[in-house]
Amino acid sequence: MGEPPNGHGNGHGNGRREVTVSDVAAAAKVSKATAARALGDYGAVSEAVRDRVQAAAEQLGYRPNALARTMSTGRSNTLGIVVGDIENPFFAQATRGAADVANAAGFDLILSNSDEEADTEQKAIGVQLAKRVDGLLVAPASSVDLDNLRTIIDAGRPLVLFDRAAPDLEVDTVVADNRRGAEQLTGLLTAAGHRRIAFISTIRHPGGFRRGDTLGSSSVADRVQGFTDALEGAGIADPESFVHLNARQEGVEPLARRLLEDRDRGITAIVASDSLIALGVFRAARALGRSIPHDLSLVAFDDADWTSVTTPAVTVMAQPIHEIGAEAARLLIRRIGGDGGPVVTRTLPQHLIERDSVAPPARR
Amino acid sequence: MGEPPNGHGNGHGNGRREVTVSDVAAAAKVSKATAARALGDYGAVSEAVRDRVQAAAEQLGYRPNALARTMSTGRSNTLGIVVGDIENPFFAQATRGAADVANAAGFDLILSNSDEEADTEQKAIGVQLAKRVDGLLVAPASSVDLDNLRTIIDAGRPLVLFDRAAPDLEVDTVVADNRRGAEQLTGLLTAAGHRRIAFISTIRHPGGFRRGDTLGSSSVADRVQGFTDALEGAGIADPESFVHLNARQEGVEPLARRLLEDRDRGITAIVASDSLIALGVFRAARALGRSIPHDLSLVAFDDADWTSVTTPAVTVMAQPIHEIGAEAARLLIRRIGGDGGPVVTRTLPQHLIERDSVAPPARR
DNA sequence: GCTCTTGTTGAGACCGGTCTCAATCCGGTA
DNA sequence: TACCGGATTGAGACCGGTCTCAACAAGAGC
Repeated sequence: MGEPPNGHGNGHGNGRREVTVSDVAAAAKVSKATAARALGDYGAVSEAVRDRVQAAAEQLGYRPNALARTMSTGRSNTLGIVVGDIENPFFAQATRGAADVANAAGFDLILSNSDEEADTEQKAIGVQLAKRVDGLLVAPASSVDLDNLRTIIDAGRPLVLFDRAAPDLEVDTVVADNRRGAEQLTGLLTAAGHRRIAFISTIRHPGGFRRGDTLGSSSVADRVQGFTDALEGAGIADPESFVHLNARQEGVEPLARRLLEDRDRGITAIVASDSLIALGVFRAARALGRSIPHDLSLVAFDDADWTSVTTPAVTVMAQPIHEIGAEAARLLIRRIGGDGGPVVTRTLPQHLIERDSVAPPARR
Repeated sequence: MGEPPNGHGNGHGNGRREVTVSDVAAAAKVSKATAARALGDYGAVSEAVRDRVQAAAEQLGYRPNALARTMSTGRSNTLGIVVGDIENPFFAQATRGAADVANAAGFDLILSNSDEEADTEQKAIGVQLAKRVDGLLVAPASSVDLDNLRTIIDAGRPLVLFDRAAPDLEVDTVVADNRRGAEQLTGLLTAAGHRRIAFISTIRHPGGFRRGDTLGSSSVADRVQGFTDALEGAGIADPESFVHLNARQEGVEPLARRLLEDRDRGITAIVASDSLIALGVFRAARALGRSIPHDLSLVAFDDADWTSVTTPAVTVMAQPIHEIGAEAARLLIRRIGGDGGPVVTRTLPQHLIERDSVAPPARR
């Protein structure tokens, strides 16, 4: 048939075939095995032959096929990372931390967004597994529904969780000390005299929050815990009633607005579970003509870069986000390296940055 | 030897071997070829056999090896994306746009950061190529030094550039209309009466900027062009002297500070080439006790979410960032699909969002 | 009844590497 | 001179899929 010579259907659109070890071997007049040794830098090859092979490779523009290598070695030197949304600065930063550690160790990252959706996450994990990543870094959409994560473990792939834990799963985890962070942040507010403080998170949770409820994300659960503990410690009754979830559904700005306009509730301070929420609150306050911190005190998680530049600058609980990603990658790579030691959980400290968004409540 | 049965050295740490088509075939008592057909959903298989095979696969927990598939088909269903820094919100957003389009078309993304460094970029591209991505999305570290990009083209891989063009290369490109954007933004300032306006970018450029200089990034080059055109149009002499590059070296806050403190220069307005720079300027102004917009007018590229929440809110030129990434991915996938049409360059419009950071210059 | 077509199946090559194993070559040694 | 051990090299299996091709079966048409 009039096919292009040597092409048998595959190849990549353009007629050119990739140059392979065999081609190089032929050009250097050695066997494929020897050429492979010279190129892959393993086994023993004489100086002369190595040079000859490398020259031939150079000459032909040889470019190793990492996939073929993976096929025979079983190592892909690729990590999978699945985050909620790479546009979220938290995940972007954590991903960068992971990427830096991964690169330094010779790994690449396949990135997937779960949109905090179990189905999407499942699909992403499926693909990563199919592509034979050496291990996965996951910020799980759920700390409770463990099916997706178990898929990974069943497939025998190392797994490290970050940002959120899955207490019922035996797996390495890197989180921040959210409970303590929330407690401190809230303490600042109660110390300033606030008694009616709202906590806002975008996490989905059917119905209102009640004591004992299990939240989908362990990090939010921990924050809620720290928050309610702090309120309780300050002698405030029914702390759970101050917890507002599902903010994404309503939109955080509308929710904040509703809260602020509710005279009966009389909210005088807000704890924002992340910097995006803080932004929404800021907008709501501005729209309502409430001044921060005089009419409303605001504290938030994450030292987003803009928080220092608003008027007033906002008091935040900074998380070592970059390090969370980096440490997760370190743990994962260690496991991939064959470390069979006991499962570890790293709880990294957060630190408070006090700025100007907290003041005593205005008297009504 | 006392090796684990059936294992011959590879495998993944745990003893378990992956289950393959052959295993499934054996279990379903058909040939490997037939099992593959039933599982891969290609060729013709009888209803009965298909069911039998699928049941066996289910039973054994078969999970296809995408790498093996790639080996024979030549398609990896993976795109490479190399950005300056995923932590930069611009790149995070563009990446998300690309990821969405890619996923919808059945592709994944391998992510690399170039740190705007030619060497790092080169390495990243090398790895992506080795992993046989079907195509690459690159925000090139340089629009001028084309070696890295040529590597890709020489390897016969489809390539799409985004955010920055490489005019001397025949390659699909998606950029924003930076020149017009800069002209408009600057025009706002001159119209308000400013005559001494600084443009700040972090791009590296040896020595001071002079007319006719070729900048490493086409997008910055275009902005500079629009900026100087606007100044010229306003009858301002020596527009090039108002262009400040290399802001990363000195740090943008220190640079902005130096500029603002320089009485001879008498800068009354600043055009920030991205939102990170705007942030630095904001900090510098605050540190110096200059009030925006009375003592200093500020405009910036990118409608970063915080720009609406500062006091004053900042006037920005918004870019369709998400769409830049998405469109780039669309073009790339089309090429991968075999479209051999002429090279296209998409120039997406930017749009102005006027807020409160511009006012007439204070009289001195 | 016989050829033709269509549908289904199996055998085996192939993708591009790695790796095992045996063969060969070499100088050094008894 | 014959033998030994280490260094080099080549042949070929293997990884887990896809795909081509030939064999075979059954129903259609004459």
